[in-house]
Amino acid sequence: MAVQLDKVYDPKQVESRWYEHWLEKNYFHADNESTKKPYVIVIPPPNVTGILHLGHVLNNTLQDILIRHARMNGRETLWLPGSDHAGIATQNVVEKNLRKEGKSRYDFERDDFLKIVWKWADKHKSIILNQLRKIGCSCDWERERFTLDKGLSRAVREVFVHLYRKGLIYRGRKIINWCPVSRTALSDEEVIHKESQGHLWYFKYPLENGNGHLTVATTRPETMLGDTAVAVNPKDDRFGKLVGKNIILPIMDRVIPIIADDFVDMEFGTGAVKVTPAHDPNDFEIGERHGLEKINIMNPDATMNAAAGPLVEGKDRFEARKIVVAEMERLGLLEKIEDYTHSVGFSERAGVMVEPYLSDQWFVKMKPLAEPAIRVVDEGKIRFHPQRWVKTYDHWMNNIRDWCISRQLWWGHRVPVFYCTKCDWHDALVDDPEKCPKCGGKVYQDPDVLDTWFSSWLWPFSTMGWPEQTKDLQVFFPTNTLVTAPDIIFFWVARMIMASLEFMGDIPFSDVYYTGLIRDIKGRKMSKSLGNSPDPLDLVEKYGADALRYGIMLIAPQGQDILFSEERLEVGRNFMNKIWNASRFILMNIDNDDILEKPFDPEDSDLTLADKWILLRLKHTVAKVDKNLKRFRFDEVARIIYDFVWSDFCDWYIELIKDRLYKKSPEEKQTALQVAIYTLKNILKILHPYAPFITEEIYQHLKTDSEPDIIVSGWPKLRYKIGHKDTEATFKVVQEMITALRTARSEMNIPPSAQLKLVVRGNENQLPLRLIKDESLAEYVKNLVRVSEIRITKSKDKPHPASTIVVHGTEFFILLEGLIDIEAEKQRLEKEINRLIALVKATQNKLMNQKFLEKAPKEVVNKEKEKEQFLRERLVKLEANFDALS
RNA sequence: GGGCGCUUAGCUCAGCUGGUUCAGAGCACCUGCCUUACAAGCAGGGGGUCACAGGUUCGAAUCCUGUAGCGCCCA
Repeated sequence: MAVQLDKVYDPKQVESRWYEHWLEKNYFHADNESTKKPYVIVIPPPNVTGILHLGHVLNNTLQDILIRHARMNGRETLWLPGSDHAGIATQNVVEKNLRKEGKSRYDFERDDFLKIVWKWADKHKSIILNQLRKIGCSCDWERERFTLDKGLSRAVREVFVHLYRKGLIYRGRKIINWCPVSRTALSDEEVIHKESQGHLWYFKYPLENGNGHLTVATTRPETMLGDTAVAVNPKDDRFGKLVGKNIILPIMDRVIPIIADDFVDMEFGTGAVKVTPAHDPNDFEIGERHGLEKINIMNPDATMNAAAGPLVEGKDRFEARKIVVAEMERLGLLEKIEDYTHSVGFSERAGVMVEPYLSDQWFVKMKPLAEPAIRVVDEGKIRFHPQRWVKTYDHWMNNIRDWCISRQLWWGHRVPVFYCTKCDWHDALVDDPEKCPKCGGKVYQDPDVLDTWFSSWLWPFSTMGWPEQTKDLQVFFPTNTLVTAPDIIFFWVARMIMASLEFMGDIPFSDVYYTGLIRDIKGRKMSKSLGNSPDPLDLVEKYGADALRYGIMLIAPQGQDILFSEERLEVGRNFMNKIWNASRFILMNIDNDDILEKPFDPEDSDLTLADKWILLRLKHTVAKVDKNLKRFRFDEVARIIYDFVWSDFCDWYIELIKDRLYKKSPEEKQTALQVAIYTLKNILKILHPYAPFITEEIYQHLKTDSEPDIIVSGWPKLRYKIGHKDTEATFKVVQEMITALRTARSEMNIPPSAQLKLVVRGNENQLPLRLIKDESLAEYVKNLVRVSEIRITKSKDKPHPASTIVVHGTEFFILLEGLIDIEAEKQRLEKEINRLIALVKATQNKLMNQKFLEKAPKEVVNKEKEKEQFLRERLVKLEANFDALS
């Protein structure tokens, strides 16, 4: 019986209901005993720092589309969800909250502090995972993982020990990036370089022998307190004599040598540079080469220590800078100050200037891991979409540097290295030792934790149980597709490839899809401080999850940033409402549910031109959707479906069948309805990955009891052969006739309510005339243009008064008694005539071009000739009619 | 400094392999409609020297080179 839907689609009543249903039916769960071919995605685990933002909506919608599409295609799909402990970020947030209460982590025992972080992490983990459910993600929740889970922690330890034994993990005393706020080392990737407006200070350093001084330039005056040499380029004639002499370092009164080193840039400053091996990575290298002393003048919080001297001890680095400059000026050793723009590193998370800092850290030797990883991408075993990211990847991989993995934090995986309190024994171990295996003394564990990415890089296999040889690994690894943002190509993608090759002996995934970055409509990055980052749940509330998903897909081109604004979601919402109402219309017209049970075979039915046309359009639309999904063109797919549904199905097909539904015989009505239902069901299926909720809701009204829910229904594979090769072109002519008549109506200011009388003149070899002779097609014209009567004439005389339209050679006269507006008609004709003259001229020019005729392919030339004739015929007719008016 | 990308209608963007009345869509705008699915809608309309300059070609928004502007990444 006819189902009544609400006039406006209300997602709230629908979404949570179906999500529950899918969960109950266990559709999201992947069975590792299944014989179906698997399709697997592991989620890029969101940080438990906060809540999801629009980037996550984009990213996870894409994954859900891939998963749902694969599921409908009969694959055993696994979308493995989880979250990331995000060491620095999470600890930072928690410490920030503590600071509001006037506390720091050092007010707690390590374990007590960790309890607070766990509480935060658990809370946000559940918020985030719930958000994913709200937007419809069909993750296998039974397999949810967290990077600090027992199994994953075990994997981290195995990996550490393995690499340690292999000599790929080592402890080293090097200059690393130090974040004074988090008081931890950072990897190179966690430092963001920004151009900063600074100064270049020129300091005079007196020579030991009293014969004047040498001027050095520096951007960081405070570090001079740790200078242990002055260096010049050996090729620099200006300083040749001075090399080997000594300088007395001002303020510190330390005697330091003048050395020669190739690294020194003769163009920079005076050509002589101060060397501070403990506070600059380049100076460190120079120091190594020349055996210089490395004097650390800073505390971990970036205040100056005793080695910096009494003048600045205990002062912050920036204050120390002022003091040093003032002191140098007082001593008469400040030569000048210049403005200077240079690149300064900031901590990604804390946002403060990082300090190049000498300390003992754990490193991974990357070169040996990188080599095979470069190969699998270059050989195309792993494909990047868009492909250009391969270049970025290669560049980074070929210039890879050792990875600093230790962090002086508490939140994370503890470095699994143990030391003896009594002897010099130490080792990396998978299981905690009880006592020193060498002397039996007490042991303690390294207090540092590991970089979060040191667990994330194992994610594709640690989540499936590695190091155990699990069934899941056997069945679901390697995974298929990774969807991620390009800003973590080094942090994560590259490292996952390295880790998988090293530990699994296989690639982690075969395709990587890089999303764009979501920005606001002005192109600015989304940020909390700008207030331009909407909460996805608010958007779901306002527009519905389907509209949000679909809307974002529509505005997210491959490989480009996405400019987001709420208005742009309205397209999505309107589209959902359109589908809803088209469905509502069809359901309204079903007065007997038997029609839903009756099988429908396009090849074996009595179809009209319009029926064949929409079914062919449907078939082609599905083909285009398939093709573009394969190419990861998600925006294109959204557009293809949109155009088909709105323009073809709603604007034309549904309008055309109204007459059959209302007025014709039950048989005619039945066929029209069957075609409409068939088309709609397939529309719902191809739209399901994009808009899972509304499609399931509507589909339930259309499917038979024996048919499965849409989420597990078969993806359309349309193979029917109907019509002939010109079916679509023929229908297009019908559309052209109708549109041309409508345009004329409108331009002639004919009231919409007025029923027109039409006279048609043409000959039998013109398609429009033949079509209009077909009663059912004439009926289309009557209904869609509001024509009450169509008469075909052979008379040479044009009816008077009338407006003229020419479609493919056939003349259509709209009789205008009472409605005539000669001026409007003249203007209308003149406009069209001018347009045609221009077109004819352009075509003629081409055809008069001898070279074109010689060199262009025959089909193109013929087409051009046909075009010319066709345009000319039309022009002649319109001109004759124009003349008849005056 | 090196690499990558972008520049098409007022705005946001399509336009794949050079050729269909190739210059399109959505939003915004204008006109007219509450036509028994939908005013979150229907019908119609105006609007662009495809950043600029060269080149290849019978033919360029599309391919090549250069220039400018914007953005991102790396050093």
